[in-house]
Amino acid sequence: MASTAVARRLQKNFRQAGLEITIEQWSVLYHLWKEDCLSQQELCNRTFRDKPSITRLIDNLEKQKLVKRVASKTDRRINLVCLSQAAVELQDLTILIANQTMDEALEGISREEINVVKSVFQRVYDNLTVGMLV
Amino acid sequence: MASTAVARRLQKNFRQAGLEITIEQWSVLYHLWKEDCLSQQELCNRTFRDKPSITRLIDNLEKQKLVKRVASKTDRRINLVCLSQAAVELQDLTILIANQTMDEALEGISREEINVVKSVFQRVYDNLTVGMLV
DNA sequence: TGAAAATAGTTGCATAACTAACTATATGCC
DNA sequence: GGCATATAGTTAGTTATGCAACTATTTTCA
Repeated sequence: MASTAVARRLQKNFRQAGLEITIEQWSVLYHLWKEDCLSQQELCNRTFRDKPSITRLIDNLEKQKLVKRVASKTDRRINLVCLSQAAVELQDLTILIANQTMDEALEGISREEINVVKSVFQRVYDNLTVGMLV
Repeated sequence: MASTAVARRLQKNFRQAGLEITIEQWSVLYHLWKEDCLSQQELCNRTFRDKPSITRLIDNLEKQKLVKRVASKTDRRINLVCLSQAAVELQDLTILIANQTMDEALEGISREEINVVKSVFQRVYDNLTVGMLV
C-alpha cells in the first residue's frame, strides 16, 4: 500500500506539472540521463524489467519523440536507445518533482530508519535472486 | 526491485504448486477468507484497489468458479462477493505457500528490522493519504 | 568452416492498473 | 412526492507486466 501510494503520488505530481510521462517511462529516462544511448538489454538490467516491457516502453517513448532507436555499428542485433533534445530538457524538472515527492513521503522518517529499510530490501532482493540468472 | 522480486517469487511458488491464481486474485481471496461475502466496494477498501480493478478481478475469479456475485437483499446496488467451496479449500495451501515465500524473502532479517520497515511504511502511507478521501 | 548455441530484440496473449464516462439504485431534503 | 446528490458497480481506452514463441544476428567450437 505504501509503495502504491508513493507511485500514485509521483504520477499525480507529474501530471499536475503538465508532464505526460508515466513513472515507468520516467524510470527508463532516468537511466538514460545518467548514461545516454544504452542498449535495450542494458536498460533491462538497469531498470529490472524484462525485454518485452522495455520494447514497449521504448515504443511509447519513441511515439512521444523522447527517445530514438539507433542501430549499433558494431553489432547489428543491438538498438541503442538515445535521448532527444526534448527528453534532455525534462531531466531537471522531473528530478525536482521526484525529490519533492520523496520529501512528502518521507516526512518524519529518520536517516537511520531509511538505512534500515534499504538494507532490509537489499537482503530480501539478494535472498530471492542469488543463484538466479535473471 | 525487492517488492517485484517477492511478487515474482510468490507467483512462481503458486505455479509450482499447481495453483492457477494470480497474486492479485489471491489478495482478494485473502480478505474473503477473513470475512466472506463482502461487497465489491468493501473489497476496494481492503485491497487498496480501485473499483474497475475489483470488477475485473471478480470477473476473472468468477470465470474460475472461485467466487460468485450475490445480489444484496437490502440494497440492490450491491454485489456481495462470496467464496465457492473450491475457494474455501484453497485457503490453507495458499497461506502455507505465502508464508514459505516470506520465509525465503526474510531469511537473515531480524524481528526488529521488520518492525522498523513496517513502521516506516505506515508513516509513508499516512504521509500520503491523510486528508485524502481515497 | 559450418552447425549448434547464445544473444538482442519483437510479437501475441492474458492479466491488471488508472482515468473518465456511464448506468442503476438509494438517500436527503425542500 | 420529486429532484439533486451520493453510492455501487460496469465499460472503454491506454499503459504496463509476465510468459512463450518467434526472427535475426553473433559466437563457439568440433
